[in-house]
Order: sequence, then structure tokens, then C-alpha cells
Amino acid sequence: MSDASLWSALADPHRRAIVALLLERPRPVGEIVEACGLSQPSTSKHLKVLREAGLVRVRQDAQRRVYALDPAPIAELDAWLAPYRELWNRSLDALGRRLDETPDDTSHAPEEPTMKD
Amino acid sequence: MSDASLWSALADPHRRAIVALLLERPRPVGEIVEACGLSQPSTSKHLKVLREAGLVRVRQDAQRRVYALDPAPIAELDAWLAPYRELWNRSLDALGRRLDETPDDTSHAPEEPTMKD
DNA sequence: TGGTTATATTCCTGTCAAGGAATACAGATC
DNA sequence: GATCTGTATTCCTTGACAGGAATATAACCA
Repeated sequence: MSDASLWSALADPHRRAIVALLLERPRPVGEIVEACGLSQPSTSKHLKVLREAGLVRVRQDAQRRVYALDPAPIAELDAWLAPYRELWNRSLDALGRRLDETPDDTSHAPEEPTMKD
Repeated sequence: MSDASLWSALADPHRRAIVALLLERPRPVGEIVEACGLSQPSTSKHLKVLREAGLVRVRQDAQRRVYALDPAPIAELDAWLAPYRELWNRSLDALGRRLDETPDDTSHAPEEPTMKD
């Protein structure tokens, strides 16, 4: 469910920048506005998207709202990534010749040739 | 900046489905069309996006074009993820237990090729 | 209460991406 | 060359999203 919003939330470079800022430490909106060079409304809208994706959470501090990273969805991403990481490790193994078309890498791929049509 | 195109390429659920299909094995376009339930032109357009993001590569086989996953950009994603994974581990440590949510038993499988988000 | 600060929301507009239909293109076979 | 298959591309329409300006809301303070 949150998967779709998670990916699309992180698809925006500004939002990734915000997430990177929050990786260092939690920050109030004003600080994010200043650091990103976005307008305050725009920043608030991005923060809303990140909130709805579960990537950040808010703590109210007087009039300020301090945003902090919530790493749980990141773990989701990580889990999604896992099978691909394996493939990547295998292909690192089989490295040596990776020009754009090398049909002989099937000797290292465990399950390629079942391509009957 | 293949980074931007990488994220936006994966932001689309159909394209993630295609990528998941190609994780199993390389496939010609027709097979992807059938598996995803998209039209052929739409599928070709998605494949173009994935190609331009470096996520897939093509091998020509007679009239068919066989697409295969290229795991290198995935490694880029993984690198981006690394600092957050650290944060996640730290918070796991400090947390102990905050699992009132559904346990993510599907967390090790990539998305089903059937588009569900 | 009124004013000030900090943030969120609404309205509007331009841009961009997705999907469908039709078409173009490439390779194979005859 | 004619034609068939498989795939890519173009054109068009529609919907989603980003950003700016103005405004609303909430918390604090005098």
C-alpha cells in the first residue's frame, strides 16, 4: 500500500534532498526551507508527501514542527532491493567482460535459457 | 545524472513489475506484454524508459528483442540506501519492539509481476 | 484580545508523463 | 519484392504533479 507512495515520494529530487537533510538530524520546517532553497509552501507540500509515505514523522515544538526521518519505509526499500542485490553480486562474480552484448554469460546465469516461445 | 531517471523509472509500478519479471530471466517484449497485461506500445515505452535509466539492456534475436536486467543501477540505489540502512539498524537496536503493524512476511520477494499497487 | 511567528492549505497554472490508436520500421520467409 | 511477425515511434488526449501567490490555521506572547 504505502509502497506506491514510497517510491513516488522518493522519485522527486527535492524530497530526496529533504530526506538526506533529515538523515543528519531532525529539523524544523524553516531550516529545511532554507537548506533546500524551496519556498515554504512548496516545502510543506513535499513534507506532506513524505509524511503520507511514512518516511518522516513530526513532533510539535511550540509553533515549530520538527520533522524526523522514519527509517522503517527505507527498510522496505531495502527488502525490495535484496533479490537484485544478489543478482548484482553474481554478475560481479561473472565480470570480466560486460560489453553490451555477450551471449555467453549464460554459463553463469542459473536460469536463463528457458526461453521457448 | 542517471540518478534522476533511475528513481523516476522505478517510481512506476508497471516498470517495477517489468523489472521483477526480468529478475527471473531475460524475456522478449511479447512475453512482457502478456505478463503485464499492458498494450505492446505502452510496454515498449516503459522498456525505453528502463533502457534510458540503464536498468535493462537489449539483445536482438531475429525480429525479437530480448530484454535483460542490468543490475548496476540497482547497486547505485543500494549505495544511496546505505546510510539509511545504518540509521535503521540503530533504531532497531534502540527500539526493541514497536511492531504493532503487520509483519512484513513478503519483505523478501520483489513485487509480483501482476501489478497490484 | 490582538499581533507575531511558524507552518499548512487552497487556488491557479504550466509541465510532464501515461495510455490508446495508428503507423513506421526491421528482420524473416517465400 | 510481398508479406508476415515483432517491436518501436508518433500523435493525441487526459490526468497527475510541481511551483508560486495568497490565505488559513495554530501556537505563542504582550
